[in-house]
This record gives sequence, structure tokens and C-alpha cells, in this order.
Amino acid sequence: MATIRDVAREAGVSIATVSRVFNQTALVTEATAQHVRAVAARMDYWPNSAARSLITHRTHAIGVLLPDLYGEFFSEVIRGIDLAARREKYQVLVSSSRASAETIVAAVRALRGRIDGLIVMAPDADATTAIREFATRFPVVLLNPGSMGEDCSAISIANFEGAYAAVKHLVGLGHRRIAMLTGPSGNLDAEERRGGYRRALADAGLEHDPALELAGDFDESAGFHAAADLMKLRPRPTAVFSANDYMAIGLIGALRNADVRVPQDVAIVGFDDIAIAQYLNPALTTVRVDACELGERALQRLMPFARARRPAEPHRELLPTSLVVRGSCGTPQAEGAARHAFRPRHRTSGAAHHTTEHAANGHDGPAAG
Amino acid sequence: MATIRDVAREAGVSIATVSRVFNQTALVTEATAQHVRAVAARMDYWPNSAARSLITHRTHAIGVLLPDLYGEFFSEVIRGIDLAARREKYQVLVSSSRASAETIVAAVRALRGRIDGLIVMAPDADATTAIREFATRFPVVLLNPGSMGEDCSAISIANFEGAYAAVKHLVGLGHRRIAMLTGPSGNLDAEERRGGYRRALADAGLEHDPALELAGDFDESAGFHAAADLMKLRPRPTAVFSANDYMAIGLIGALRNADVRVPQDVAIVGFDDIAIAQYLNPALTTVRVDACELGERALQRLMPFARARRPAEPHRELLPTSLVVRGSCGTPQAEGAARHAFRPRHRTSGAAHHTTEHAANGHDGPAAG
DNA sequence: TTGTAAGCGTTATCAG
DNA sequence: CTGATAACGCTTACAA
Repeated sequence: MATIRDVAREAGVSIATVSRVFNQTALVTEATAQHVRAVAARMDYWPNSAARSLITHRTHAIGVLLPDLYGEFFSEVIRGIDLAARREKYQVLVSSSRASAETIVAAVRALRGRIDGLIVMAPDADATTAIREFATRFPVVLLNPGSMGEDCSAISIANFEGAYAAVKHLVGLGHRRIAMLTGPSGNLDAEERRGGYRRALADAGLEHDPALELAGDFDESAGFHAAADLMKLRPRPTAVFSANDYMAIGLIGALRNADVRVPQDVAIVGFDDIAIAQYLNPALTTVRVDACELGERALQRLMPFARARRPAEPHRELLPTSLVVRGSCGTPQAEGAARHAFRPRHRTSGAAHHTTEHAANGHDGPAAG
Repeated sequence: MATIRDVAREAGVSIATVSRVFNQTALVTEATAQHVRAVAARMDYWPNSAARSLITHRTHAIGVLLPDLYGEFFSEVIRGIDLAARREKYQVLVSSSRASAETIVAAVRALRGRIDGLIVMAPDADATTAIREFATRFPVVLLNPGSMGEDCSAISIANFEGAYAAVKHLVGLGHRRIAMLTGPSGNLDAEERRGGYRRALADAGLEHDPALELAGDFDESAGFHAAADLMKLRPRPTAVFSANDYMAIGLIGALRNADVRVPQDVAIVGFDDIAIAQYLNPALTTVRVDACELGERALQRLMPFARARRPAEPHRELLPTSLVVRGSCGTPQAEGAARHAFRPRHRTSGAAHHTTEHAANGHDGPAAG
């Protein structure tokens, strides 16, 4: 591999000149510049990034730290990050780690010196404390819920608002006894979604019944097994808000086995709008989260600090969600007419459905608090 | 950030000794080693990877080059790579590029000097030529079909064998008129799957009818629109093998709209076993591809060459596929009893279904040719 | 506008 | 077993 010396010698100039040509710094005569470029191209020369970053203290790479098993949601986030990074001419280093604080620290250490900034996705409350300390010394953006009032930069999903809108929609359809399938305790997204559920019930003047909150863990099997508990409730709920789509899918499956009709007997709403949602039968009404955009925003937020090599300023941003109404929640008018014609999805546009966006201060959401 | 000099001074040893402690090279007295480690820990020192790789010519990172829009399949591949890389204490640099040879070269150039090896996923035939040349000078593993006889290292999916098994299964169920929804022309996976289809028909003594091959492009909408053409065929096919799951989904949706029953009127088999497949109603019979394992294998294959910094030896490996029989293809005995009870999936184990593996030389597959 | 030379933080090669 | 010291390939004052 040719080095800057080889090119300099071959082109009959000094290495400084070659360096200047490649960095568009200090004016170089267009003639020499062209000559140098030609020689470099012929020799297939490209600056060694290690040597470069040794002296500039910049790697032109950002790290992405994810939870261990990343599914559909996280891969979309990465895609968004990658998209934005490409525009910035930055590389993306992905790394996964178990959520425990210990392994997160190890992962960060392994990344040290290789990246100019870091995006961390850690949905658990305890795992983020280690990161926060690190964030005071290094450019970090958290993709985390519940970061308000903290002195770090974080982008989170409008979980509360999304859940509120979903439950409000069910109330609007006439439901009065609405159960919720909650997420794992300690998961902040899950907590916020429960908060939105409770608030929507309260605002509708419905009293809070703890028995209606069924414990879940975001896994399909949790939804599957919750069905039995659900059917035991008296009076039986007429609607269920599930903290995520996977559990809603498990629930629908179990209900089908039990010959309970969705949405006629029980209306169901999920959260996330994973790709599967629109293909279920009935198609799942759910709260859409644009994971790709989440990733893009995170990178854009991080970039200036990564470039400046200084910790990100405290900041909190909320990614809006939107309610996607499909068949699983039924309609107020015609209970029996829940069958919707299937439409193929188009890559560029959204799916065929009614959608309502819920921003941080959306007019449809609850008052801030 | 403390450097090796700071640690050496503080510990009262030379920088060479500190270096040795961190590299477990040349014996160092356990006493001094411990002392140095203690001082380093206290100063929060960690070797600068840029400086290190400048002299060792090793980055301890491998690059992954993917197609532009990566979906479910590719994210699973990345996960497999990440999993294996973590075991090897290697970092993963992801980078996407359009399939065109031009942008692939640009992407490779941007990665140069940052990685010890490269994994490339490019399903199109023409895009890989640029890479092949690069692979003669640098450790590269291709995740590509149709690489036989080429002088590079490649792992591919048993497309032919999987398709053969799928169609053979339909034949076994009694189907004699079996259509196929093909993938985009130029896509090698798609070509191989069509090859398996044709061979299975031939081996069953069924004559090849070109009208039965419906053109598709791997998108759901292609499946959706193919339904109309399918219904026009006389006599109407009783089964359809779709080159991927997405198209099968579109097809099922269109058939439902047309009140054609699956599997009673038309049996359907897909390819890939994407996560959605098991939740469809009826659940989709499909050919399972373990994308995660594909990624793991690629990394394992690449590692020794990346470590040795020399081009990978020519090699071809086939990732076996397996037929996953679910509701959409029906059963020979009871046509009406196609309704299967829903079972929640467990993360660690496979879904509840019958499965048959088809390796490169599986006894269920066709003779090599 | 161009060249010279001093590092950047390591590892590797020698002596000791 | 340990310590000087020369690379590694580049950027960047400072000189010319």
C-alpha cells in the first residue's frame, strides 16, 4: 500500500503538499494539486486513517451500543443512523452488550479511541447510570425514555402520548372496561405507556381497577398466557391495550384458540407498529413509532458534539408517535363489518390506514404533567 | 486521557514495560505487572487503538457492506456477525451502499485502513465483479449466491435445495399443477430458487409450462398483483411456490379479497421464514433460512485471514435451509382441517412446527448438477 | 505557495 | 526481565 511519502516522491513534491491536497487546506496551486491527485490515483493511494486520527484525534466514526438481541425495532434504528452517518461521511461501529451496567462499561471501553461519539440504546433504568457518567466526558446521545431533568442528551419516544391516544380511541369507540397488558417492570418505555393508559382512563372518568393491568414482559408468550387471566375477569373487559405489538400478537393467537372474536368480542390495540402488524388477521391497530427516524435524529443531534469532541449538551427530545387504526379495534358503527380488504404496502409511502400523529404537545394528548 | 508515558512515569517503569503488560508479551515479573496494572487502572488508562494499529497494521475491526435498504433478513445477518465478532474481540463496522459497482468501490475505499477484513452482501450478479478483484488483495468473504468456480471465499444459501424441497412437498400433497412466483431477474438467489422449482417438477415427471412462472420482484405488491394472472390460468394451478415470503403475503392478501381459500383452493409455500410467516392466517409454510447463522459463519470463515492480513482462500460453503410446514400448504388427508392452533414462539427454541433440513447434499434433495 | 521537521501514542528491536 | 530508541503514516506549525 502506497504511503504519502511514495506519492510525494513520485510527484516530486513534499509530503506536506500531498497532505494539503487531500485535506483541501492551505491553498495549493491548482496545477500541483491536479498533478498530485493524478499520481495518487495512479498509485491507488488513500490516507491511512489510523495515522490520521492519531494526530487529529478524530476517527470519523461513531459507535452504536445496542441491547443484546436486537430485533426489528433496533435494526431500523441502525438503518436510520447509517443513513444519516453516510450523509455526514461518518462510519458506524455497532456493538451490542447485555443491559447490565458492567458489560456496558466494558463495551464502551472497547470502543474508546475508535469513535468520536456514541449512541446508546438501553431501555432499562439501571443500565443507564454508568453511561450518564461517561456522557459528562464524551459525546453521547441516549435513545432512552425517562431522561427528563437529567444532564445528558436524550431522545425518547412519545410513549405516554401514544398510549394516551390509543386508549382514548378505545374510549371513543364506546369501551368502558379496558385492560392493559403491561411491559416488564424496570423498562421505562413500558412504564410510560402504562402512565398514558392510566391517564386516559382517568380523563375519561373511568375508575382505575388494578385487576385490569395484566403483567407482561414484551414477549409474545406473555400475551398468549395473559389471555387466560383476561377471560377470568368479571365483568370481562371489552378491549385490551397491549404495551407492545408482540404481546398483542400472542394475545390474539390465544383468543383465536379460545374462539373469542377480535374485535367483536375483544378489541385490541398494540404499540410499535412492527411490520407484521398490518398483515395480521385482523390487522392490528397500533401506535406507530418511526424507529428509522429515531436513529437519524440521534445521529444528527450527536454530530456537532462529536466533531467538536466535547460532551453533548443536556437536551431532551420527543419522537412523536401516531395511532394507526386498523381492524383489530373494531369500529363504533358496524361491529360485524370489521373485515378490511387487504392492500399491498408500498415501500416509500405508508400503509393504507388512518393515522393521527401525537407530538409532544399534540392537541389530542393530555396536558403535560 | 492518560497515555502510556504517563503510566510509565507514574509506575516508575519504562513505556516498553507498560506495553508488555498490556500485550502479555515477553515475560514481565508478576510483581511489576501487577503494579503497572494497578497504576493504569487508577489513571483509567487504555491503549490508544489508532496508535496501536498504526504500527501493528491491525485494526481489530471488520467491515460489513450491505445493500441499501436492509430489512429483517440483513439485520439478522448483522446480528450473527456481531455475535461471532464479540467472541473474537473484534469490532464491526457496518456500511451500506447501493448495489452498483461504483458505489461499492467507494464504500470499500472509505473502509480501507479501518478494517482487517470485509463481509459483503450483494445479491446482484453484476455488483460483485468489483468486489472480486478487491478480494484478491484483501480478506473478503462474500455472502453471495452463484459463486461457484470463482476464486474467492463465499457462503451462500441452499436456494436450489430449499426450493426443490418445497415443491417436492407440494407434489407429495398431490398437487400436479404448481405455479411459481419468481424473483427479480438478475438476482441470483431468485434464479437458484427457480432452478430448484423446475428440477422438482421435472423429477416428478411434470412437464414444464412457462405460463406457470409468474414474474415477481420480491415485493409484496408483486404477489398481490400476480393473483389476477394466477386466477386466469386454465386449468387453474392448485398450488403456488413463491420465491420469497413477502410476495406470498401479498398473494394471500389478494386471494382473500377474491374469496379464494388458502389452502383449500390454492396451497401456498414461501421462502425465507421471516418473522411474520408464523403469524399469518393461515400460517405460512416456507423454507427457513437462518440468517443469523449465515452471519456467524461468514465471520468465522473470515477471521483467520483477517488476522493474517492475507486474502481469503477460495472457498464455497452452502448454508442449509429447512422446510417449515405450516397451514398455508394444507395437508393431504383433511383438506378442511387446515386450521392450526396458535402457539407462542419462544426466543431460544424454534417455533412449533415440522421441519426438515436440506443440506448441500441432503438425502431429500436432488442429485448435484 | 511549498518544504522541513516535530510530534501523535504505540509496538518492536535491540542492548543491557 | 527491563529500558532506550527507532519506526508506523500522517498533520501541522514554522520557515523559506
